[in-house]
Amino acid sequence: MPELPEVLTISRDLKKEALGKKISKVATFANYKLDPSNEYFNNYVVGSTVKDVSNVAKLITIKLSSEKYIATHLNMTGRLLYNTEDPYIKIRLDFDSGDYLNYSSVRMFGYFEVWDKEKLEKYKGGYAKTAIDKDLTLEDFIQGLKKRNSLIKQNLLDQKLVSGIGNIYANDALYMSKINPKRKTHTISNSEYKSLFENVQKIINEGIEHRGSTIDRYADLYGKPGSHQNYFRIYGKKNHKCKDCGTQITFEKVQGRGTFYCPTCQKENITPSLF
DNA sequence: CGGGGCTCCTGTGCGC
DNA sequence: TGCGCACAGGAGCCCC
Repeated sequence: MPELPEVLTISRDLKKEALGKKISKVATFANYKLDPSNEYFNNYVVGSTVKDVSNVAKLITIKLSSEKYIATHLNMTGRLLYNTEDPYIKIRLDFDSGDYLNYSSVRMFGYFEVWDKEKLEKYKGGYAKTAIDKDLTLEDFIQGLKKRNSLIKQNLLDQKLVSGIGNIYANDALYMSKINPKRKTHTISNSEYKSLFENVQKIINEGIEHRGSTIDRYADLYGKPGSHQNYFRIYGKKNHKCKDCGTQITFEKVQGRGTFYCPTCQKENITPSLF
């Protein structure tokens, strides 16, 4: 569900709310099983204080005074809710301030677990810098993508190359840069990559400004929707015409993911230009 | 290791 | 109107 803008909206608010607060109680609902165990939560979560809230790619991490980390991936339908309820709460953490944090999940794809530092470091090692990381260079971006012999859209979604981009922002960034989602990565010129790199960052920063995109279930820490869905360039616009050229927008599955593009502006077969 | 395909699960919305 | 079948923001795993 959430891509980087949604993850950052939630993790930044959670840091503001929970930093320094002590967790007094953990409860589960709907027979939800804690991972690794109830005992582990009792030993390392209950009685601990929140030291930091951050993220690794789309994973939200809560550093505890016990030196363990709550690692939660919301995946498609998860939510973190502060002093807020919904019908799908699986885990509730109570703070001694009287405030509480709920973990909610509909499709049960995500998780809310306690990890030690070693496990978190290992996870970090498997993921790339986020698309808006100041240390991510255009060269990193191009080299990572070019070494793959597969479609650009699929690789934009690969969190091991660049992290934080999901299906919505990938569709919009490719449209903005006029790159067909089905082009192979090595057919894309450096100037096209430069444009794509800039537009990926632009679209993610816009998403952050708008506190995320709410299509269906995404809500922020307070249960409120984001507004970036009102600014989509092409995602979800199946029956619309391209704003630039008037062509009917194409919708099809690419590697199993819903994909929107303008067949005129985002040409599939392009002779690589010289640069 | 890269690539493709399948799968986890529930709710919703569309088409027949 | 009602039912059944896609389809959904993600990513891990397995097989070639």
